[in-house]
Amino acid sequence: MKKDKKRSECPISCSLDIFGDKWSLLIIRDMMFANKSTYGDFLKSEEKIATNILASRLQSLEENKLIEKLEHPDSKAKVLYRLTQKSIDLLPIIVEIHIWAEKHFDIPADIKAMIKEAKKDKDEFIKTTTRQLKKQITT
Amino acid sequence: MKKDKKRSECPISCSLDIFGDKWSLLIIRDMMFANKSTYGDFLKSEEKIATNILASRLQSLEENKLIEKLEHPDSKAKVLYRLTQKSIDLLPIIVEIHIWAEKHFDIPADIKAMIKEAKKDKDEFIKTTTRQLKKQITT
DNA sequence: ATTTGCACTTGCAATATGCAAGCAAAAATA
DNA sequence: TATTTTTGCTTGCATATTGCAAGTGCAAAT
Repeated sequence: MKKDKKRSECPISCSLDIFGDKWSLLIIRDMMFANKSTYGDFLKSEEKIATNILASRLQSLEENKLIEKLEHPDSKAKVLYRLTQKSIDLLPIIVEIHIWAEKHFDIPADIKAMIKEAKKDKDEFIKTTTRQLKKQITT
Repeated sequence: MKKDKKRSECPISCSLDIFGDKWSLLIIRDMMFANKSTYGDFLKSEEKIATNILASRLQSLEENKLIEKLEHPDSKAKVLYRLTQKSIDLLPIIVEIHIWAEKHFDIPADIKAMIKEAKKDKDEFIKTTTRQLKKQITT
């Protein structure tokens, strides 16, 4: 994997240089909302990422400090991937994508319910969820 | 250009299927904040998109109803691209990306100032900006 | 009548993605 | 202790996407 050079100083462009692809945010989503934390967990996701792509995305996310690679407490064969403050800060973006998608697509009922909750008091939802996610990185 | 099939029903995945690439949101950005509206305008952007990629992205954005292709009032040689309600609805996402980027990167001072304004009263900023963008599509 | 501007298209090389198989270390099982 | 399974990758190869340079066709300006 090559480190892309920044295309410009634009904040949107710089952000897309990091997570502007079809897979990175899905891995973050899995870590945020589905409590996934291992290579095997991510492989099991509905979208069926290829093994080499997963490996390359994990590496790029780590290089960009969106995830950390740690020893798994259960076993040395496993690797534990963990969110960072930087990736937890992506939550507002991810919430807004949900809200946009809910307006313009058909969304499964359970997720729709969660989005409805989030919309009721966006700031509160983000605060609460952020606090929960932070717990995992401060222990 | 092939129409990708949805990878899953997940709202994040569906959204990324549409704008999860390095260029689509930059075109939207140019239309939202730099008043760009023609093929030539987009080519002039700092990030230097290749001509064929620009053509393919414009086609995909049009297929996904994020932009509309119209006759240019000035000349038949030109084409006017215009935002839709669906793409104007992306504004909250784009604002949150700005805010995230401002926290984690060095950003040019002028853009930083705009982000500061947006953060002061996010809802108001989005409302005002949305109203301005809508003006362009209702006339 | 000729040149310029605009919106693309085409050809081709480089890069990224997708799929299937393989592999080493650790853990579980016999 | 020996064998099998699990886990987290890597490798090889086909296909798709991207990037670059050049070219094309129509409209407008000179």
